[in-house]
Amino acid sequence: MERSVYHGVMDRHSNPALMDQTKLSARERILRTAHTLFYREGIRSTGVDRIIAEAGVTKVTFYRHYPSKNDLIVAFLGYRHRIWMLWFQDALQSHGNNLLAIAPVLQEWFTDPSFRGCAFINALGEMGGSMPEVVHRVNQHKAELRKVIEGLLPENCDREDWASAVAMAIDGAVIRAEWGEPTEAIHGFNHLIEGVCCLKPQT
Amino acid sequence: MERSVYHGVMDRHSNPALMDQTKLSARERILRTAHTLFYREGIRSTGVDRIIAEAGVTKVTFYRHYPSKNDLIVAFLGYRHRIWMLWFQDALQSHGNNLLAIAPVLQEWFTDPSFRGCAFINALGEMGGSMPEVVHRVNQHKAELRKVIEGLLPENCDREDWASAVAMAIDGAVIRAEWGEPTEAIHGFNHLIEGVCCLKPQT
DNA sequence: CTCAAGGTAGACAGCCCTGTCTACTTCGGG
DNA sequence: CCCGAAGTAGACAGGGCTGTCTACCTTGAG
Repeated sequence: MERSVYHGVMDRHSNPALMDQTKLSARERILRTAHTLFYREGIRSTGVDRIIAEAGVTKVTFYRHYPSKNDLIVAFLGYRHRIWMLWFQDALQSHGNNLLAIAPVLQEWFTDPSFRGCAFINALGEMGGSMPEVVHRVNQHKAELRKVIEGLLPENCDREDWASAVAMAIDGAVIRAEWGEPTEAIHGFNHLIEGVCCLKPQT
Repeated sequence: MERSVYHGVMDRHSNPALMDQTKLSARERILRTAHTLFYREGIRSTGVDRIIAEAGVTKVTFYRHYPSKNDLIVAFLGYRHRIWMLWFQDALQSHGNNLLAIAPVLQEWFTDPSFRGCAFINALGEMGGSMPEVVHRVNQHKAELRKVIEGLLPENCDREDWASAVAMAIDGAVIRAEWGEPTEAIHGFNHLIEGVCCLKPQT
């Protein structure tokens, strides 16, 4: 199972200096470093100095690409959205691309050593009150996630309604896994999903 | 409906100086002020200076009662747990104290103007990585919540399993309400709950 | 009365944070 | 060849943060 949440982007250099990406542009190195640190340690508690040091760039270069930390936060959410959605859809495909595929995909996510919950939910709790742009990005992300789930549902039911409910169950499971109970999270998710109309898809 | 999430503690002085509690001890004023600010604006972004100013105490008094900000954070979670559980159980009672009571109770919570999500989920995202004590408190809170939900379920089913699933659905709904869709949150919650065994309780 | 507990007012040390600035280097396209 | 884009190194300003300190006041129980 070589697939990773980061689909090959940063799964090979977790804690070491992560500097073997010298061929990447400074802008890209900053963004990826910010992604790693923001996701793992939180946005507010990660100073730009640290990102600058670990990305191996200087302050001038940093501020040339991202005039303020807020710009970097927004870019981080955009980047996270892109790589997570790609990973998610890819993982769904490899499990049959139907409603029953969600549980194993979540399982895979929750048991990844770098799992730290949903970056968007975390960002919402941390910055939602002070950065409306963050709330907007969370909305976009969750809306697209619902669209993907709709595609897994059979046609003979109110897909929009059910996709919305399933997405909520996923968020509940993510929260639960975040405080250290991934097994119970999957278990509970399956319980909730059992009630979804036409569980056994005909497609 | 005079009940509030704060059950009379702080519902009558939202943004004004909230100083008509001069008869309370300094310790209590600090704790309540911290609760208001930590919940509304986040823990990390609320400085002790601000709590000290709004509680109307001095630094010496503050540090006499809470030797460090971390002590106050832990006390905040304990306080939040107590008042929220009391409110929750009271609200359940007034809606019939069965499984069907949860949705209107959540509705009441989500539409409260001061609603900003679950304080424990937010604290987890913000401090979980750096303060294990926070993770522990989240566990305690959610475990007790599950116990309460178990009490709403009929006896002819695996109450522990279902309570766990229902609690997850609640968390999913809370997250959804937090980014501004309380109506959809309740709607989705009801969808998920429909599948719970023996929906119509016999008690 | 006395004294300790708890309160007031506010200066200050030391740290980390964001963001700016000067001065120098490397390199590729016109 | 030359010039501009992008990079390097690191000092520095200004602010907010936690936590300490001195000095004085109030009140109630023994």
